[in-house]
Amino acid sequence: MNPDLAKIAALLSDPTRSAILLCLMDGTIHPSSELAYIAKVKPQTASFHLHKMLDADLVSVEKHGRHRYYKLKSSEVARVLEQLLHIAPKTAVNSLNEFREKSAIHLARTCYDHLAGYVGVQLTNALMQQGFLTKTDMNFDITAKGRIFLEELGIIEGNIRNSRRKFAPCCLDWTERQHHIAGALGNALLENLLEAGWFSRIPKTRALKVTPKGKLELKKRFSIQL
Amino acid sequence: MNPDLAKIAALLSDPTRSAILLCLMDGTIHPSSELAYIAKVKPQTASFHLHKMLDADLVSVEKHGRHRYYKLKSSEVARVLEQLLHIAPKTAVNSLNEFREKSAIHLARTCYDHLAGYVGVQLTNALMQQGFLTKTDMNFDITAKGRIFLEELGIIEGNIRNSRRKFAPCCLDWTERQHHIAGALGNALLENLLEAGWFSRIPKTRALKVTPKGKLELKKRFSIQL
DNA sequence: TTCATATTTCGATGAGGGTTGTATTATTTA
DNA sequence: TAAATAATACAACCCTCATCGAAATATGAA
Repeated sequence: MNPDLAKIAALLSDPTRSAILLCLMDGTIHPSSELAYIAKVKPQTASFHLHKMLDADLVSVEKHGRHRYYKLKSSEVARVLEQLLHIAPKTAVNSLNEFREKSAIHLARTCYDHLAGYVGVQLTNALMQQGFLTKTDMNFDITAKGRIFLEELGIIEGNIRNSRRKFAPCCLDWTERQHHIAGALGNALLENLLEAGWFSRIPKTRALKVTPKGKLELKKRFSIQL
Repeated sequence: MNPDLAKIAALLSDPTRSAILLCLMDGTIHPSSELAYIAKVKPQTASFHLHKMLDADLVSVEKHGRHRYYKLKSSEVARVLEQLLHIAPKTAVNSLNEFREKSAIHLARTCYDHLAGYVGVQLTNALMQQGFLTKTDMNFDITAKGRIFLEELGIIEGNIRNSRRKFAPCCLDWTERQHHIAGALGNALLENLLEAGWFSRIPKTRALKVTPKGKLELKKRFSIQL
C-alpha cells in the first residue's frame, strides 16, 4: 500500500542504527568512530549503517579533516524517535535507567520552550508536594501559596494569564514517563530559572547544564538530589 | 543501548504489517481475511503478523462468531504512524495518491478537534484565496472581510479570542503535506460546520462524512470539487 | 617520504525472519 | 450429523541483510 512507511521503519529497526540515532538525539555532532564504539560494532559496520541513514535523510555529515561528524538531519527525526519510545514496551525501564545515566539530555533539557527531563519532572512533583501546585485532569494550577512563591522568583501570575497560550498544561516526558509543566507557566519558569543562573543552555543542543548554584538551590528548596 | 526502540520499529518495518496498520488507521475494525486481502498475502501470513502485533500491544481483537475483528490498540499507535509518514521519502507521493482514494479518512477527518484531510487543506487554501484569511509564519489571522464571513457562519471572533488557546496556528497535514487551520478558530469552524450539517461524524473513527449539503456548499462557496 | 589514524569499499559468512502448503480447531449453515 | 467457512498452528523453504576481516583511500604528523 505505502511501501515507504515500511522502509523508513526498517531503517530504525536495527539495534545498531537505533543505538546510533538515540545517541544523536542530544542534538550534537559525533564522529563515526564514537558512534561505532557506542553501538558496540566495528567501524566498518557503523559506516555501513551511517550511509544507509544518509541516503534516507535521517542524518547528515560534516567533514572536518579526516573526521566525519554526524548529526540528526532534522528535528522531525528526533520527534519520531521520541514518539516511538512512548509506545515501546514497559520492559524498557531497566535499559532506560542505564541510558539515562549516560547522557546529559536525560537529566535536564528543554521541551519546546519549557523544562523537561529528570529535573523537569522532579521539580513539578516537588511543587505539588509543597502545595504550590495542583493538578486537575490534564492541567496544572497554582495555589495562593504558590502565587507567593512564584512572585519571589519574579513570576507574576497576571502577566502569564494575559498571554494567549494555555496556562499550564501537562506534558508527558518520554524518559521519565511522568508529567511536567508546559505552557505559559512552564515557559516562564524556565526563563526565570535560566536568568537566576540555575541552568545554562548547552549550545546546539536541547540539553541544559545544571549549574553549581542550581544544584544547591534544587537541593535546598526542593530536596532534589542530582 | 535501548533495544526496545529497535523492537518496536522492527514490527513496523515489514511491508505486510505496515499495510495492515495503515489500513487500520481509519480507526474502524477489520476482519483478518480483509487485512490479508489488502496486504496481498495469504490468510496464514496475515494471522502470523497480527499475532506479533497483538503481543506488542499495537493492535487488539474482538471475537464475534467465527470472525476476529482487529483494530489499533491506541491512538498513540496512530500518532506514531502519522509521524513516520512525515519523514518518509518524497517518492511516496504516487502511492499516497492511490491510497488516498481508497479510504474516507483521507478525504475529511478530525485532527484533535479541528478539520483535516483533503477538505481541511482545501478549505484553508480557499479562505486565503478569497481574502478571508492571511498566513504569517506559523499562524493564520482573519481579515475584516473574513470576520464578516465567519459571523454569517455564526462564529464571533471575540468569543474565540477570549479562550486561552492559540487563535489559529498552522497544523501540518500528513496526507496532503500542506497546512490547515488548528487552534481555537479551527475548532470553532469544525463545530459550526458540523452543526450546519456539512459534515457528520463516522462513529468510532476520526473520519468525517461529507453530507450532500456539504458537497453543495463546498462547491458553491469555495469551488471545492470532491 | 614514511608512519599513524580515520573512514570507506569489497567480499564471504551466517543468522533471523517472512512466505506458503498442509493440517487442525472453531463456528455457522443445511 | 455433515459440509462449508474463518482463522490459526506447524514446518520447510528461501532470501535479505547485518557483521567483520582484509584491503584501499584520505588526511595529518614526524
